[in-house]
Amino acid sequence: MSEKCVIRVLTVDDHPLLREGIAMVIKSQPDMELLAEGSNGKEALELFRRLRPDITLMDLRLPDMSGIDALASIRTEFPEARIIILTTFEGDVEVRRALKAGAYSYLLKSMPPKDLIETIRQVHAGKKRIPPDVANRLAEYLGDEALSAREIEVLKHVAGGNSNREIAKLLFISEETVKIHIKHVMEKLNANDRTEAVAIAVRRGIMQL
Amino acid sequence: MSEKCVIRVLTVDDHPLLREGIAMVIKSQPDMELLAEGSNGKEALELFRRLRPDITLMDLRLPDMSGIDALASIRTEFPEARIIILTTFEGDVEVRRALKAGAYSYLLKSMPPKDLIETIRQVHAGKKRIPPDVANRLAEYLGDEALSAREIEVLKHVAGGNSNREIAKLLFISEETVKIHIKHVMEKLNANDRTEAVAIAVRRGIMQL
DNA sequence: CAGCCAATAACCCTATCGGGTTACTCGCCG
DNA sequence: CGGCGAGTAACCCGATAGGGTTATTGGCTG
Repeated sequence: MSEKCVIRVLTVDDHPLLREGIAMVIKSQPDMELLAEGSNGKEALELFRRLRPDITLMDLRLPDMSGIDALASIRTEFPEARIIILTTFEGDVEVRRALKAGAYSYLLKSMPPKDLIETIRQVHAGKKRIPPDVANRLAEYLGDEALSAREIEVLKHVAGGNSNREIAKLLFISEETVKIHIKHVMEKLNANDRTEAVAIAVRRGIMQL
Repeated sequence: MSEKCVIRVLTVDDHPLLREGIAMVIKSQPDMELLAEGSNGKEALELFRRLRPDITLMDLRLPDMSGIDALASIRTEFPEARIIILTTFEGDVEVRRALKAGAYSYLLKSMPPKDLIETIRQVHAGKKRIPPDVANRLAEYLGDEALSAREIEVLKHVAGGNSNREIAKLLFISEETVKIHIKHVMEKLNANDRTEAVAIAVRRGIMQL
């Protein structure tokens, strides 16, 4: 494990302080090298094209686009890209989407640094790794159906304080159809009413406020 | 500005990676010294008692208690304590409570490191500093009345998908009283219905899900 | 100590929500 | 090419939400 197999790392996160911390952790490892740091999705893609890092650490919340979109862009252009999501966010739906988009791991920022370097090594060796706490959260909702795009759209209007009639007008559909969508949302999320549906959707990362 | 006036700093945050980043930034300044790092509220109090730092950087989300409670504990024991809140959270209510509890500044983790050291110097000189983005968010809701403890309690049950009748039973009060509380909450938050009230309360940091 | 505010409670009334049922039309997948 | 799921829509109906009004109590404050 000498100089010939140095792991070249790219970090993408809009928190400079955290990037600094990651940089220190990477630099403390003789077999790892920090190639560059990006602070948004556009930079992420440009830096990846130019540097072709072995490992990319990416936050989900970026100023210009979702980390998942950035992840997907990179993966369509470079299917062999090994990207690790590193975020504070814990909703199961975000995790699922990240993995579906090709992420090799999903780490929380609260995790100890040694787990980070451990995961970087594992992913570099071609393995996918999900830490136990994230895996547990995933398992909690394993059987649940995902909401359709239309259902999420309706739910966002519900969160905005719109009545069924108002939502109907906004979406150019009948009030009855709105009610059906909300009914399905409540069933899928196991919510007692529209309010709990919104609360659960936010908690699970299906929508933001 | 030589060795006789070194600024001694304590950091309290449950994200090791971020603490690492803060440590690097502090160490890069010749006139600053990182005394210790804590990862929860209990440690914060113990470390403060033992070390009496000039400046304490504290996160709001800690594993054992709210950073505001930790802040208040320290400030009642050491009224001269100069504490800077450093967090990702942006709800105006959290900011207000932190300042009321005696915080000297309220910084977001997304801010550039030089602003952090700048603020540490300002606070050490006895000034209070609120960055423009945080100040703007505060100003947005300047005239708004705060929710009472009881109103927040009711609202949390609303977010949990409980009907007015169920909330009444849970809190041993009449359904009419529950309705009045919710009515007041909606007025104070400018919400159209209970669902939007919950959404706004979460957005503004009045409650978590 | 007078007054105000938070919390409590009851009554009435209408709009809205949410449940059950049935049905049509796409587009997709085997 | 037949079925199946998503989106659309209509009807009925009981339960709930939310608006208006009035009133009592207890604690804090000027």
